[in-house]
Amino acid sequence: MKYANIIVNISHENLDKTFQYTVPEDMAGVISVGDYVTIPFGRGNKLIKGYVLELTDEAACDPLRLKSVVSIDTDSRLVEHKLIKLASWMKQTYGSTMINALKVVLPIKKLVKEKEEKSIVLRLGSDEAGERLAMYAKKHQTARERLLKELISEGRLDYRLVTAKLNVSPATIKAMEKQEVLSIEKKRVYRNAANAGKRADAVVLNDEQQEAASSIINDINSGIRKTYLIHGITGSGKTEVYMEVIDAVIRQGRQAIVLIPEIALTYQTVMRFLKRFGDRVSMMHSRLSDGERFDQFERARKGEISVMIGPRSALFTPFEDLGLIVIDEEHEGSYKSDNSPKYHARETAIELAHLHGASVILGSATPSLEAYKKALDGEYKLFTLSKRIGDATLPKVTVTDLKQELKNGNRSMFGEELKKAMEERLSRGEQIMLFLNRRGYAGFVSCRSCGHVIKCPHCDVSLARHGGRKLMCHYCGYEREDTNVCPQCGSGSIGAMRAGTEQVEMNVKKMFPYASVLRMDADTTRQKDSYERILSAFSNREADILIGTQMIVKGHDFPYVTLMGVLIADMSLNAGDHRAAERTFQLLTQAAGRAGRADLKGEVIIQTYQPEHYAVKCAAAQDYRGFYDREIAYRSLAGYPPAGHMLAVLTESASQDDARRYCEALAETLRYDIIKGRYGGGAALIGPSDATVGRINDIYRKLFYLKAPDMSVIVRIRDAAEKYTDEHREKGIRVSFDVDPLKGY
DNA sequence: AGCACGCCGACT
DNA sequence: GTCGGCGTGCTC
Repeated sequence: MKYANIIVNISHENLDKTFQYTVPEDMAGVISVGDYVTIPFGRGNKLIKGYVLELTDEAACDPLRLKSVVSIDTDSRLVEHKLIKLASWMKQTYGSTMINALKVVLPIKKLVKEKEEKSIVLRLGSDEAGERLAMYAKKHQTARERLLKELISEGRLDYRLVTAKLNVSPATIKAMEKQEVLSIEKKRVYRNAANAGKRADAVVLNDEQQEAASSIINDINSGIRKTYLIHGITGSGKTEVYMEVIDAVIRQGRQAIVLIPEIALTYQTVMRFLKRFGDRVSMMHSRLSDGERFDQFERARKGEISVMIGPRSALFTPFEDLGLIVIDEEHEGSYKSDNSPKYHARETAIELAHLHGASVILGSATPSLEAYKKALDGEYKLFTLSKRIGDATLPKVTVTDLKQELKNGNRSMFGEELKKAMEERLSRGEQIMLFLNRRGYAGFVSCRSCGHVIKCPHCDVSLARHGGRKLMCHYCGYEREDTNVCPQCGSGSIGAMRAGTEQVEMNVKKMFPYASVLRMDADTTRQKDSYERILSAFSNREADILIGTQMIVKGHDFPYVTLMGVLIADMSLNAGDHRAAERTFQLLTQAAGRAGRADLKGEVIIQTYQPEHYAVKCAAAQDYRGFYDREIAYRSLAGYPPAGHMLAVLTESASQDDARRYCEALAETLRYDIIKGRYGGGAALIGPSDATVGRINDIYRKLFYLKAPDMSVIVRIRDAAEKYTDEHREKGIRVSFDVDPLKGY
């Protein structure tokens, strides 16, 4: 007898598990994992839909209790089949529950929500309703009274809200519907995403671009499926190559997914694709509502579109016959998911492409070490684009040693060279960008007399002054009034350290009072659209100087910017994790690529306390290979990815003691088995210790890391750790895993 | 989510 | 005692 483990297609936490059914004889040869099936469910044996997750020959419980699968829905089985296989791979690779993996991959929740947006409407006039209300009160029908009262004041209520917040059960609502007090309305709303534009002709590619494009297209046409890495300097026209290949794939009747980091997903970028492929293109972004997102997926499923552009999550667009996945700016950190399963879109895309028989193109000016290593190892095919289109020349890069400036008595944040260069541009009416390569954590508040720092009462971080007179926690959102008096020593010399962009702005205004300045950071982009507004204002030359963090160096072109100043390049270098040098190199290289694109020659000035550091030196020389060689040597020596693999194990609990005890016990168990050689060679456990931020929102965080040369060892250790946490389940304690983490914890 | 079971207060 | 509403728990 065959059995099928099925996840029920209903969105509710209580149903977050599989149910086992028997497979009828005549279906046994046909049914497969990923199938969409009809099954009887619940006491009334109501027929509902579900997905087959697993097929076994043994029953997990008493076979007499099991019901039988009714039928297989052959309609959408191909796509779902692949996506469920992908979810299973993600569970296997990154460690999460199957349910969580499925939730990422299949829009089940949204499916239900979109199909039935139920609301409750009052059917009585105010007099009648009043009478009815009095009657309920008299009869002590408290739930009905509660609901009716609310209905009288609101007229219409959301069904989910009523059951959740008002605590009125469906039985009660049904009874009231029978009494004709109210009616339940189901509405179905479909929205159209903005799509327009006339098709533009293909552009002429230069020889490097042509070589890459036709080589990939040749492979595709002759049935070869590979992963390609396009290493192209900023402005070398990677997008044109993508479009050329996408065009070829569409001509074959297949579809393509283009992943773009959220931050670069701007109107400009999408317009280029719209112009080339017209209404066959659709886009997704995080601002899209669940309904809109679901509609985009539906259009893909129905074959109405051929290209989907979007961030990480666009990877799960249900295309029937996916032919190509493009990942632009492949090195970006946003391709790694923050919550379980902590999947990386690059690896997941390659797996998905494998399932579809599709090709993958990775593109970057500063490829991740992971991708470049695989390219050098021959696993990916490498193309290098070294020419800028339109004959734009590379900018001149200078490095200023801030230690030297200090010795010369210059204590400001602007070295002599940068100051002079800025004066020059301003007098010529050219634009300047100033880049502070650290996220917008504007100054924390500290006392100059006793050194006391005002911290968040719930997290182990200092509060930051926000806008006017508020102090805020960046982790939990806690807010309090600003203060002029130190709570520790009572002195009045307490104030915000203005290390962020705000201080840069102040200094610039002091130095160049006549220049107009725009600032872009987490503070100024809080309101919606302000991001685009600031960028377009600067693009229209409404300001001379733009000051900002990461956001200003990613993906935007400003033709009149001829000077890019990096104020303190070390800021991202001292982050303390093994990827700090890589991130710094990427940021500096990107920043350098921003200056001087068309006919105006650009200049870049990098200020740093560590001018001899290879990340700074290689970025200044635009020498990717030089950086790669140095960095991979360091990673190999230390066993860091991609030379080896890592696993971060984070234990969280509201009780500090519980967190520590549990984390240590788990670490000890694993360490013991590692010494015994149970997982295979070369594994090492580092820690446990407090996480970098030891407490967030009153939850304590303990941490340890594992390193091993082989991924298979890491996977085995993670499985063992998962088994341990399963067997030693304690409420209030959460353990999570991150394979090859991109950030520290 | 939706259905049934069992508890508890109201009333012939 | 019975009737009917309301919360709770279970669904292979």
